[in-house]
Amino acid sequence: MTKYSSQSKLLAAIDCIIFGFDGQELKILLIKRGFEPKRGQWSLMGGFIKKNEGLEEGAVRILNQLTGLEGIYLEQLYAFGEPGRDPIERTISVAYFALIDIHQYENQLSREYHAEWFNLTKFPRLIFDHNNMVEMAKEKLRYKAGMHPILFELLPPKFTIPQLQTLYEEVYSTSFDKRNFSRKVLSTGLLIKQKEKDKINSKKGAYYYKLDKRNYERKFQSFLNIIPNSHKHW
Amino acid sequence: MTKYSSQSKLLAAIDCIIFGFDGQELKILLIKRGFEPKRGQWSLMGGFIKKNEGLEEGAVRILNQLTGLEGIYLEQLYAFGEPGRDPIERTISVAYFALIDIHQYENQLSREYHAEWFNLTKFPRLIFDHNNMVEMAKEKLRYKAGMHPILFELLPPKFTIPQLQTLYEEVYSTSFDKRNFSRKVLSTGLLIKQKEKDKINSKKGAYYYKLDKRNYERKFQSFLNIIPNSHKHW
DNA sequence: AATTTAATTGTAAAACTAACAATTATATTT
DNA sequence: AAATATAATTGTTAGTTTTACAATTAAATT
Repeated sequence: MTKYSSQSKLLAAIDCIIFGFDGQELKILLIKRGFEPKRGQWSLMGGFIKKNEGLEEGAVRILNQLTGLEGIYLEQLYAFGEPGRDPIERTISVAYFALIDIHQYENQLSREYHAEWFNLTKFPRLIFDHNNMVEMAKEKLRYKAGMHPILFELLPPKFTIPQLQTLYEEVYSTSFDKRNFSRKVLSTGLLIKQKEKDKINSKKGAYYYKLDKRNYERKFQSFLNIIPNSHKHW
Repeated sequence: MTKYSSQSKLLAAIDCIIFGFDGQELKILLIKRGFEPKRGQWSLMGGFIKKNEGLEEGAVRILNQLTGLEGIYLEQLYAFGEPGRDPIERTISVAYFALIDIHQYENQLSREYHAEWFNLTKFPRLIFDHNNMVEMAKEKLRYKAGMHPILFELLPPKFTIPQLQTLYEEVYSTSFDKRNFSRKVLSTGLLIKQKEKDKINSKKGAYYYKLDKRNYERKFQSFLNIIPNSHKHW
């Protein structure tokens, strides 16, 4: 069988926007680019798709290579393909975004690639169109997190309601009423109360909760409406 | 500056899932593929990205070339890149979905490509992973249409409430209460009542409405909640 | 024992959603 | 001209959800 010989070929890359939460702040993971062009400048995790590799497969590989991370939440964001986006060669980049609990993977982060966490509200200028990618990822995170329980991916297996609220408040850059927030998240039926308390962050201590895995899968697609209407500024 | 010489290149294509509404049924536009492989089999509108062309730009071009359509709603759906998805050569396809009012563009459809409208519930087996693409597009259409007013793109500039309801019922394969539906869509403030009636579809005639363009842009991102919770089966 | 800090719990008004049927306008038929 | 048929239009009420708002509790520290 003959090939599509008259068509022009190009490179396909993956870039990953990795969101992390440390209990206080929402952050993104950036690296200092290790090769030309723009060597030494801040960049998203990225790499080229290999000959016999699917897109998601490539994203998983790159994430693992550069950070050591495995088995984490990953979702396709968007395909970026403006002709001039990489000045060296025509490259289409498919962006993925990932969510992780920073502490859980703290030691696992490969040191060799100089990966660093940055606060989402003040991080450096990135190469190419990566700032644009981050912007889009932030929007999608906000959009999705208001309706589907994805933010749990940013927390440890056991977490408290106040921790959960802090996370939501970080993501939406606002603050919610404690009573209403707690009622809402408990009414989803996604949380299982534990017997132990977190005694680190307060004197009284806050009960730990775990995700109810069964309900989580089942209810993932239902709409949760966590964010009060008055806070939806988009 | 040296190129990324060690990386393998591949082809980039665009495929378009074109949804249309004729006042009764929700349909998709398919063509008989005009070149090998799989010549003569049903396929989505598609083509390869050119050397100096962006992704959306390519989608617009391909849509125009194969159908004559211009200025229609277009949105990126997903990037498909499994290694074997095109048996001839490694090709990544970025899928877009489009929404049009079938009657408005009836005569504009290029005859030469044998484009045909198919009912969304019974259309032929498609080449490659195109059936998968359509499935994903249907899901996204349902997801988005429940919250954002995109279905208006499938209607003529003047339409009636019963027509709008028929469209929603087609998209969700269900039926809604007339009184509640009309109250909901009117309460969005997106519709402007016209003085004329549509006298074709009923004896009494139904008032025409137009989209309020100003409000449409402003409220596009707000959540409309058109679909009653009891109808959300996903 | 008093103080401090943060977690936990409750209530009532307002807004929204959903279930349900009668009336109206017009063309067609008798 | 009256009766009939068809589909559009309109309203009410009960139930549910959302929001605004403050007092109480548990534990460590002083």
